[in-house]
Amino acid sequence: MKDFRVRFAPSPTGALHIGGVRTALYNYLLAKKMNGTFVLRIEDTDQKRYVKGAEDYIIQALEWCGIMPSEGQGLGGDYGPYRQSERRELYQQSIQQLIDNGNAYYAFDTPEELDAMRKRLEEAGGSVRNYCIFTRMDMKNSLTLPADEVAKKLASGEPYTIRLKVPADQTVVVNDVIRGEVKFETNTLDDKVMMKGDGLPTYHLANIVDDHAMKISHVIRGEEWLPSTAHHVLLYRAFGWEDEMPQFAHLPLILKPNGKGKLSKRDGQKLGIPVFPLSWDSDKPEDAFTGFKEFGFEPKAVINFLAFLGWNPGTEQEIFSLDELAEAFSLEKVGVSGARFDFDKAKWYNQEYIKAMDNTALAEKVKPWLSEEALQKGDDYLAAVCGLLKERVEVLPDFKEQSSYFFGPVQAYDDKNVKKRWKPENLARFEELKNMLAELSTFDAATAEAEVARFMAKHELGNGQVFPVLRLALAGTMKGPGVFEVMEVMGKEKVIMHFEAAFDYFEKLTKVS
RNA sequence: GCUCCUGUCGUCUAAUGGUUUAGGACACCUGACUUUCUAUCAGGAAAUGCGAGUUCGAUUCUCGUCGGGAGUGCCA
Repeated sequence: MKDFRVRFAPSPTGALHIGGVRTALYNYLLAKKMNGTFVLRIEDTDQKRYVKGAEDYIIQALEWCGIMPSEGQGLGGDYGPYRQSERRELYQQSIQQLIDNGNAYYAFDTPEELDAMRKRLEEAGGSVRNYCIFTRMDMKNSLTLPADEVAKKLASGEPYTIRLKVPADQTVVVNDVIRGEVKFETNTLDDKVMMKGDGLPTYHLANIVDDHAMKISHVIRGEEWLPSTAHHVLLYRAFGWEDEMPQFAHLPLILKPNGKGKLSKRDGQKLGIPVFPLSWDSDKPEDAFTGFKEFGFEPKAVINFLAFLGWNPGTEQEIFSLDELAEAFSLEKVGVSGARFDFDKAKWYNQEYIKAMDNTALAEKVKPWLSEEALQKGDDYLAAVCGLLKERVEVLPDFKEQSSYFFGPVQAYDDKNVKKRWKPENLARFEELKNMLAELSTFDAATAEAEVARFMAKHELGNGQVFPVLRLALAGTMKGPGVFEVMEVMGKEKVIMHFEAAFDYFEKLTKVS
């Protein structure tokens, strides 16, 4: 039995998209379940698109998500180096092998000539529009040019690419774990470039060579790779590695929240939702993105959410830890059609994780969003506030918005409701209540409530005449936790201070208008 | 254009050739609880794209059709 080895092979061309994170997650889960190895390989063969910092970002993102590979770039292992830019020799040898056994050929066509060819074919209106079995003999390559001219061109340093010579009249059958048999006719396949003019391999070549060299047993990747998998099978054959070919599994795409097409980074900006795990900074504002982390998401919630985008355990359980996911996960249960990104569901997951969190731990998580003033109130106080608010919070920054009155004066009062609730006779009465509360020796929710009840009985007041006023005075808003719970957490002194400021304001507001 | 993938509530999905009034979750609506907002609980509305065929019976299998997606680069 072959060792179970999977890999995540991103390109360092920018921030790691949430779709990539899900691919990594599924690989991680399977490796864990199968007691296998999860490898990280950096596919940096496109020097034009290389972005500095992207590799670090990828590693940080995987780390934040808690789905780090155990072998690969930055992690060590027996199959390195794990950056493709450092494996050029291997690719050179491999491509030479293909040239030697007649499965690849040199092509000297310039980009302009290729454009012209495509344009010509398109105008001709036929179904063939690329460099392939039907057109290769019309082009400038080692199949059409005399051997001595080819040798001369190579010797002269004229730029060239090396293309795969796709065989004619064959049917390639890809056995996809998720989709079953997928068939391709080689006559419809193009002669893909394997080696670029700059001497670096394309994805196709490097990927196959590396997966083979790194003894990858299962290739789990996005559906966008399915159409080129025929070429990959052809490559395994050309190398004589077909017996060791990994199993393929193509994951459904993640689609836009609404509208057409797959999720893109632009959707994040347009809709104000995160589509990256971590923020990505850029000088250009259009290239800077806010991540799930900075949006106030818990990594566990993001993972839970992502796992369910295209996969389902078949039970009614919705909340899964990483270990539970690894236990329950299987490729057979991965869906086949695209999954729409649903931000509401992501927020729901986050709320579930926040609610389940211990108050002290939650307070730690919330700290980055709080003011210096709030932090100075101490961890216990913070934890108590978190405990009161956590049921009405979806993402961490919600705490900041909803908790300010616990840490300082009320920022803004709900004037509309103040006018509705504050009557001319209120001042005297509530001053009296304030004084009653001020004299309490123990100040907790129960005693405060009892005292307020005494006050209401004395003046024959109903809940509706008292509670909204208290809430307004304490929080400035009609929303929030129970007033007595708020009082207990705030403590007597702060409650009195809030009352004084509020009654003053209420008077002024109702007098002038 | 060509190639490949795909089509169950608005969304993510479950299920099975008949045991299904097609199940769950998010979102939505109603009610209960509560001083409010949440949370919670109880309800509600909501789907097998369409057309043939196979079959005693199809949402499930086949074909067609229409729709959605991806690929079609000296990007990955």
